[in-house]
Amino acid sequence: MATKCKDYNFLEIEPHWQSFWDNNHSFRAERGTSKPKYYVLDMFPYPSGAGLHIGHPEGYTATDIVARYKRAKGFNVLHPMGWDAFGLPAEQHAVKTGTHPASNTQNNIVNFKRQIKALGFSYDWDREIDTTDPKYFRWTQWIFLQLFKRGLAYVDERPVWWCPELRTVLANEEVIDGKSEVGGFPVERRNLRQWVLRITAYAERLLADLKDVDWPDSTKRMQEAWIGRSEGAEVLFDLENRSLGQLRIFTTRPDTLFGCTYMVIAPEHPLVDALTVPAQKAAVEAYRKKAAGKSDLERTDLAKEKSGVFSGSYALNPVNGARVPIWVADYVLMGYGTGAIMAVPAHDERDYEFAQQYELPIVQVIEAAAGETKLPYVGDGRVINSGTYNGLPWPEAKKRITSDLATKGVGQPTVNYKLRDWLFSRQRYWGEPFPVVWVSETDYRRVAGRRRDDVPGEPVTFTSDGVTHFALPLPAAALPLELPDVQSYLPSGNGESPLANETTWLEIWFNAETGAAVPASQPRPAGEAWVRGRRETNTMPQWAGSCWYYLRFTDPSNQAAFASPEALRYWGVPDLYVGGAEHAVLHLLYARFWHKVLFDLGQVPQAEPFSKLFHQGIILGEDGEKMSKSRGNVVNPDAIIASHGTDTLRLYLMFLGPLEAMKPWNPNGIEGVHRFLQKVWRECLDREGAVNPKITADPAADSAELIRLLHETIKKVGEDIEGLRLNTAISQMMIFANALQKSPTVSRTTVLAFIQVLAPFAPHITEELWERLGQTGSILAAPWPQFDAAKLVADMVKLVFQVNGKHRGDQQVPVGLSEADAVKIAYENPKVAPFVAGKALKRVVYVPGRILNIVVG
RNA sequence: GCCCAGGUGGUGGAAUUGGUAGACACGCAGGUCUCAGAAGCCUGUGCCUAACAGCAUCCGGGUUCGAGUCCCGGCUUGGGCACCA
Repeated sequence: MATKCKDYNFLEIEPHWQSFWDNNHSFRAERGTSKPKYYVLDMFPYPSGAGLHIGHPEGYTATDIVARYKRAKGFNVLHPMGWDAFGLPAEQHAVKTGTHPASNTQNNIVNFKRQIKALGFSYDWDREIDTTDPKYFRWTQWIFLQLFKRGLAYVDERPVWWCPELRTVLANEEVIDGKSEVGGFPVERRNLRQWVLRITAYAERLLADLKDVDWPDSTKRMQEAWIGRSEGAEVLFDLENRSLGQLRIFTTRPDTLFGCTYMVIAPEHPLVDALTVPAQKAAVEAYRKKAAGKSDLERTDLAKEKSGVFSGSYALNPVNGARVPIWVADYVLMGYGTGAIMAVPAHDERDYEFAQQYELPIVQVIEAAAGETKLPYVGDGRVINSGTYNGLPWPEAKKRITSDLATKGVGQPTVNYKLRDWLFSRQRYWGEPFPVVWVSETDYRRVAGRRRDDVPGEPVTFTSDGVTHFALPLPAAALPLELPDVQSYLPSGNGESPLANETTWLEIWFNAETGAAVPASQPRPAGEAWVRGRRETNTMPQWAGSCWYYLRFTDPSNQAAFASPEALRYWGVPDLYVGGAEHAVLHLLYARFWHKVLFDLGQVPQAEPFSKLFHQGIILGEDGEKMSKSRGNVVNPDAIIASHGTDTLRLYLMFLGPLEAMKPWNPNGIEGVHRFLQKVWRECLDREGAVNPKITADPAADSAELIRLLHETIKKVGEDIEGLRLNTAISQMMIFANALQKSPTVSRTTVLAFIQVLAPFAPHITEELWERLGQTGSILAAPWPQFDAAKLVADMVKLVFQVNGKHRGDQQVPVGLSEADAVKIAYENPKVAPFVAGKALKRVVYVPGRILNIVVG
């Protein structure tokens, strides 16, 4: 039932249709249908206390238009929404107020949901998910257990930001210029026990499979760069002091081995002490201390100035036996390759700079083709000063030298990646607890055997104070492992999360077979399977929940699995995934990694999670700056909905410019699209709200031109939605509305078809008009109008005349005009004639229906 | 420093494979309706011209009958990476 309002009262119309959709579950994805599926997904938001930002509805409107269009095209559409609700702000709020982060999070979700619903998006709210819901994170923990048993999770000491004043670990974004964001206290790097996921084991596939996905090139390139594959060789250099063995280095340029004039090892390299001669001991120690004091940031910040110190030792070049000095310098990183390099200053900028500074020799071994002599030279060329390899193009020399080294057993081809293993733990309360209990080695040996399928081949351990602890997973049946209520959300102070203070939760008797637990303060229950354990106090990072949520949407309430095989087979992965480019690397890489692990386990049928990806651009403030509270240029969607309605807001967000572009918010333009909707309303209904008398049942009421324009509009809007060119689709509808206004009469079918193509963009007003124009039932049920290609062709076309490439006029001409006739018409055209009169015709370029260029001399 | 994407009227932006630059809007000006206003409607609106012409897509070259679009060099804005050997 439509409303009864006389004029375009969006404040009445919009809530009316929103509750209509709600009550009818209009957007519920169907089950057991023979329709083809279409899965369109938004990156789900973190429900912040600030509420919805204008950037959220931008992407959501685009996907909503696609979802509504695809439904009209006969697809069974899955268009879900949920909450990435673990996160730091809720925890900080809890620390401040003492209230449980869950309650704050739920309040924020309620607010977010209200705002999103007010925008009229066609989400299937029956499938809403929340990453903090134990029914959800049960499966996040379950997937972690799969990684764990495959040996893809381990524990290691890793440097994290530590603030001594706040006695807590800080995230990168909480550290600003070496100070804590809160309070401005100094922070330092401290090694703490961390869970790490072995994403590097998937580096090659994460790189290779990028070719199979339809993603923006820039995003693919970013991931490629992040993975950072490079091919080269590891080479063994004998040490002059034979008792020390050999030094292993990685190089991408084995062809420049003859140009190696010194070696560099990282200050953290295990051989530093052994290689340092007594005379250099003090200098090396001082240097190493200085390097350790620098944060990563400082180390890179000070990149302009190279520094290092001579160890006093020498290595022997395997290709020519040359004696090469070994330096210690922090421009070589322990974390990449072998932490040691051969320096070839003639052909590497960093080595060149270092050699200049410490007056080390420089030997050129690649000759530029075109007499280029400036060093360092990193371009193409042939090998010189390299014995029997002289004269070879360098890629050829690289192959030969690498294989010759391999033959002699002093080298092998190697591939290295910049990608590091993923630091997967946080010293926080508000995250998924790890379903792991630490037990003694004896207990582990005793019980792990009965859980052979659940534990990795190599036990996960860590050692502290001389005691080695062994990680025993909870059985899957014991999940979820929920967060205990805590007295205080303040960090424990020793680098562990607030969970470390919850003794009854933490220190337990653990039944290794059932996962049952009782506090360790109580007597040990009877039975073989009970062991003394301590729970893991770390929690998972926010990425965990977002790594697989798109799978849960296919079957969100399943209790027996993260999703059923049938749901995964039918819905598969999203056909379209839309979200900000700020997630180009981390979220999208982590999710791909988890997906591939699940694929290897036979849990999902596809190797890639997001076949087609699109990034919406950022909407800037009116002043062209990023929107921020402090600048006071934030646009609140609620205010626009109140003043102009959500149909106007949706339309305007799309009309602002290309979806992918970064664009400033322009408050004036919103009137334009609002007027357009009012015009559409007026063309359909008169001042009393009755059908506009110009609309008749007679198909002949439409001019040929209006019919042609209608079909052009149906075609263009459909194509533009498919290509996410929503701004030009709206332009086309405006053109049609202008023509509609100028038509003295129009057929009802034409108006209805137009209302239908507008419906995905402005769903409320079109529902209203659909019914007011006499249709029964929702416009949602109407199939997308077909355009008739025959209606698109005109008999006459405008032909543009050029003389010597300059525009000199145009004229309507019949379609299929011959070149000779076209030239004749042009010569007779009064605008063209003066420019060709009395001149010799040299050439004619004729593009029928488009252009005629007459070249005269 | 390296990689990527942009730069078009007063403004947001349009322009198949190279084929009318400025669609559609905003703004502005004039008109119409009105007692008056608002809304709506009509006309105009890149620059320079009285007009014809001329000049115009960041700048400079080039290819072409024809370049916003292709090539070379530069400037500039935004994003990413940053001693990864």
